[in-house]
Formats: sequence, structure tokens, C-alpha cells
Amino acid sequence: MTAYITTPIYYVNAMPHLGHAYTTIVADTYARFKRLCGDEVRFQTGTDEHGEKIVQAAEKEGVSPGEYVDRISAAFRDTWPGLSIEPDNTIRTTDPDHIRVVQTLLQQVYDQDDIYFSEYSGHYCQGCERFLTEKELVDGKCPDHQTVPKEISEQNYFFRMSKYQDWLIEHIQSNPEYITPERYRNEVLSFLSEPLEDLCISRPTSRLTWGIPLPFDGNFVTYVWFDALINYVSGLGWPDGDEYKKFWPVAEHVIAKDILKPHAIFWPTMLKAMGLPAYQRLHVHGYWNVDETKMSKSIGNVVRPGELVEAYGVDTVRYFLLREMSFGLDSSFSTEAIVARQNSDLANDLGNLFSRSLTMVAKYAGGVVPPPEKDGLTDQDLEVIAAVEAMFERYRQAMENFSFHQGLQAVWEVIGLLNRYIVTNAPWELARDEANTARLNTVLYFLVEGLRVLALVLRPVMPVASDKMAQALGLQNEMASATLETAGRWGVLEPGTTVDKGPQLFPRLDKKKKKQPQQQKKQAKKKSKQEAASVDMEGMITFEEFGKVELRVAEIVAAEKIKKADKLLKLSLKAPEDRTVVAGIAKFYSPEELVGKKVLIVANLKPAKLMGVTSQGMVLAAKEKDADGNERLVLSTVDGDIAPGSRVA
RNA sequence: GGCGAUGUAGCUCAGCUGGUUAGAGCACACGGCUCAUAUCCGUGUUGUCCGGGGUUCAAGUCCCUGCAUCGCCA
Repeated sequence: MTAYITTPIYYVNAMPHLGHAYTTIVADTYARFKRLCGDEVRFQTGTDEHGEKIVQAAEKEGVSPGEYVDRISAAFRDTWPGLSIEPDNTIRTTDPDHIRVVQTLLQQVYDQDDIYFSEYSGHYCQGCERFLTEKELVDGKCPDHQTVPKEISEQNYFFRMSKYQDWLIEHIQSNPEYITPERYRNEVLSFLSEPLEDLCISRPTSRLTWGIPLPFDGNFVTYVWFDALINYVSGLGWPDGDEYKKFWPVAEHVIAKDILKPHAIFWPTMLKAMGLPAYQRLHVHGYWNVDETKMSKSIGNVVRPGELVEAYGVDTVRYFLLREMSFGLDSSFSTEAIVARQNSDLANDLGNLFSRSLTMVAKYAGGVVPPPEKDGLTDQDLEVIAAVEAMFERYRQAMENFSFHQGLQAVWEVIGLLNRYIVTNAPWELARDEANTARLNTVLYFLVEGLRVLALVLRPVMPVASDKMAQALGLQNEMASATLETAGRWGVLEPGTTVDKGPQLFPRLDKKKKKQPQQQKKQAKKKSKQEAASVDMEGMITFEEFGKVELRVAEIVAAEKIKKADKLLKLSLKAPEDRTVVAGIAKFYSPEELVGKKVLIVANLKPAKLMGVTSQGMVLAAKEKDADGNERLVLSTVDGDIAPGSRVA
């Protein structure tokens, strides 16, 4: 059996963060799991290095794009070893081999007339690196970048994606596992229920030169997806490479939900057009929220993988990420949560089980694994065997389906059972009377054999810890080559092995003195202050928290009702930049009377779409209810004339 | 606005095709043990299973509706 697992290639306009780490850890864990199953595995990650944003980022730093991508892609590659991530290949879209493959495939698709030349005009936003539709614009501006897009009319090459729409729908419907979890499969099918447009795949060199030239027209470079997605086959040495032949038929991709469309729609249709078989499975995961909010550079809560490892150790980080997130859904990351997992799951349950078991083997059996009795196994013994076997089954199934949290739950049930087994069998009491030696030996053997099984199944998730466990059990050589086939059942451990407890596997973290990742120190300090305050001042916020809210004076320059919404008005404000804000005041103010008023707004509120209009902030108003329960709403304003945009504090 | 998902203990979540007293982990309280990393084991508390209606002998589980949150689309 073979397996091929990939991560997306990461765009090198930013440094690696938690999200990159998670995707790659998932792929690495799956790769290790498949190896544990005895499969021949190839695991590929890499970096996406072309495009306008790269050119801009390089310019900003005063270096050439080439130098820039060398540096950032190296940062990605250097991140992986610290996370126990061991890819077989780290591809770069600037690799000459990759470029050659992209050009060959482009030419092929072009020759069969699936790429055509056409004129296109529209609003091009440089920040987004794409054309925006009329509907996306807010007051003629890009809602994300607050800039007026350029009117560009240009000719480009298009891929006839629409031609393959029916095939794709059929393919997804007849392959239920093609896109998982199911919610994303449904999302794609729902998207495909509307006609698909063709895909623009080029940029004129007048605008962008940092890309792969189209083989059939030197005035253009490839734009994004043809360049990026093809990495999955170019990295295998398509068309003649042994790797390609061996691994492409079993390809599986891991992605985050933000790039679902390119992977679930562009890529399969591209493959179809290129005459290559479809990949087997696409695994889509959610986002990590950090302390309840979305991770973002502007909020400054970006979590750096290296700092996490420094603070908690690689095994805890990997375990936490895989255990905490239900694959497919969003999850929250917080230092509290990771400390809780480390202490309760790893230190108390698993670490302590190792420690107490091996101490007893040392104390009561001279540090050598004693033989179990041949007969006379008790119900407890049989329960352990049955539980371990059931766990193997569930574990296998769960890992195979990317339900890592469930796989780990299954493992932890065995850990719990072994801890109970110790109490019910009380080896320290058996040790008091030599008549019980045979029984004591059985109990000790069962414990160590249980530990061996744990070290085995935890290998894909916590490779370093698994090595330490194997070493403590005196099985480092056996474990290195073990598979579920050869070692994944009860009773494989040979009596007579010398065990050596070694240092603590997972130290408990003192909640108060816990180590903090460097960049989170400030935040944490702030937090502990808040916590202290919250003890006796429920509901109060700190000055810092208040400081996060940016209040400004804004002048209303225009107002109009939003169709189909009886409460909402669309306001155009000057603050001092132009912005659009949707306000729920239509029942209390007419559009006409609002123009010219100066109101207070929250200027740094996350933009939100209301009835199709993107609102960039909110207008403050006072609300009251009279005795009859009728609501009244009055806009807030300032006492005196002041320039729009003035900060309120 | 269209389609879809979600809403279960203080927190994070399991609950498949409707079936006896609704579960797990964490947290909390009490008790036990001493091999162990002040760890482990046992017992216990907390739930209008989002609200409202309906189908049924029986609904957290099905249907309708409302609210909230989220996603995709427009």
C-alpha cells in the first residue's frame, strides 16, 4: 500500500503561524500513521512564491523578489523540524522543475483548446490582486482595502472550467469521500448548482513579471492557480517520475477552509482537462481562533509555532492541536486550554501512569519485565486486553478518517483503564506476600505491555514522546520499525526486557508560573490584571480594553434606505476618510434630516455585511423605552463644531 | 434575500436510523489509596436538551415556526 499526503503550498508573504503549523502537523501525523500501518508514504509541503504581493513585499524591504522568497520560504522550511514535521519533499513554485511542468501542462491544455484568449474589463483591486464585481464594491471602493480599484481593461487567457462542471458534479456525487467533512462537500455541491464561470489564468507582463511565462504567449505569466495547484503533481516528477506513478493514484490533500474552492473546483477540473486522474480525498479543516477572536496580524494575536514549542514542548503542541480541534470545525486556542491539556491529559493521566508503572517494575521486579501467568487471568486482565483491542480498531478508523480527536479519545480510555487497573490490583499489597508473586508479575506485565501499546499508537501524534517511552521500556529499536501489523496487538512484549523510568515525560505546569510564549507575555500580563480586577469588579473593563475601541466624530454626507430592510439606513460618512456604515435607525430618522449631522462612530469595528451592504463601523445612539414599551432612539453627537475624523477619548 | 449548518451540565463537546432514570472530559464537593509527576481511584451536585406549536403510545432525536450564531452564495 502507498499513501500520498500534501499540505497546500504556503504563500510566502507572511511568516508561518499557528494555522500553517496545524495543517502541516495534521499531514505529518497522517503520514506517520500510514507508515505505522506499514504503507509506503510520501508527504509533501512547500511554498507558493509568485505574484504581485510578493513583488510588493520584496520592494518594501528593498530586495529582489528572488531574495525575498528565498528568505521566507527558508523560514517555513526551518519551522518544520521543531514541530517534528518531516516532509519527504518541500517544493517551491520557483523550482525550475516545477516551472517546466506548469508550462508543459499549460501548453497541453492550450493545444486542446481548453484555454482561450479573451478581453476582460473591470475594477481591479491591487490589495486583493483580483478584479472585483460591481456588487462587491462599497461606494466604488474595495471593502477590504478601502481603495478605489483601477478600471482596467485587459486581455487574458481563460481556462474552460465550465466545460467540466457536469463531470465534476457527477464525480463528487458518486464519490462521497471525495471532499470531507461532509459540510464542505455540500458547500461545493451547492456552489456547483449555479453555472460555473471560466477561470482567468494569466496576467500581462506589463503588470506582473514575477510569474511563470505562458509557453504560448510570452506577453503573459500564469496567475496563481495553474502555477500553485500543479505543485501536487510536479513535486512527484510528473509525467515520468516513479514517484508520480506510485503516489498520484493515492493522492490526498489537506487544506484549510479558505481555499476550498480552488481545491474542490479549480483543481479537479484542471486535472480532468490535463487528462490526469482525480485526487482521492480532500480533507478540509477549520480555523483556530485565538482567545475567542480570529487570528489576525492587525489584532496582534498571531501565534508563532516556534514560541509555542519553546514554551510547551513539541509533543504537547502537537497533542493539543490534534486533540482539541474536531477536524473540520473551528476551535479556540488559548494558553489556559493548552496548560489544561498538558496537566490533566499528559502529566496526570499518561505521564503519571508511566511513572508509577515503571517505578513498580523497578521496585517489585528488579526493573525487569516479569512473565505473566499462563492461566488464571482475571476479569480485570481480560478487560484490559479487550479494551486495547477495541482501541486499536477505533483508533485505526478514526485516524484513517482524520478524526484525530476521536482517535486520541480512544487511546485515553485505555490510559484511564490502566490507571484503574493499578488501583483494583494494588501491586503494593501483592508485593507484601511472596505467595502473590505470580499474580504480581502478571499485573506488572500487563502494565508494561499496556505502556508499549500506548507508545505505539501515540507515535504519529507525539513522535518525540513516543521515543522517550520506547526508550524507558527498552524497546527503542523494536519501536522504530514497528507497525500496527507486527506490534498492534496484545502480548507482543517479551518478558525479560529491562526498563528504565528515565526523566518525567510531561512535567506538570504550574498555572501561575507557567511559561509564556515570548510574544504573548504582554497580553498575558494584561490578562492577569484583568482577571484580578474581575474578582471584585464584575463587568468592568480596563483602560487598555477601552483603548482598543476607536471612537471618532463623523459627518454624514449622504443617507439612503436599504431596500427590504425597514430598520436599516446606509450612511455615507466622512471620518475623515469616506466610509459606509449601516445603521438601524430608519424608524427614527429620515435620510434627509441626517445629512450634515456629526455623529460618533466606532471606527475600528470589524466590517460586517448587513443586507448585502458592508458596514465599516457603527454609529452610536441612545435608546430608551417609554412606559408603553415604545422604543425611541437618539443619535449621539458632540457639543460643538469639530472636524470629521476627530478622535474621541 | 437564497441555500445550509449549529444551538444539550459552569466550560468544551458525544448523543446513529425516535424507545426505559440524557452522557463524557474539564471544573467543583466529599470519601479512599499510597506505587506514582500534591498524582490515581470512587461517589456526588448542576441540565425548561434555544423558544413556541405539531406528529406519535413514546421526541434531545421527526415536521412547522420563531430567535440566535456561523458558513457558502447573491
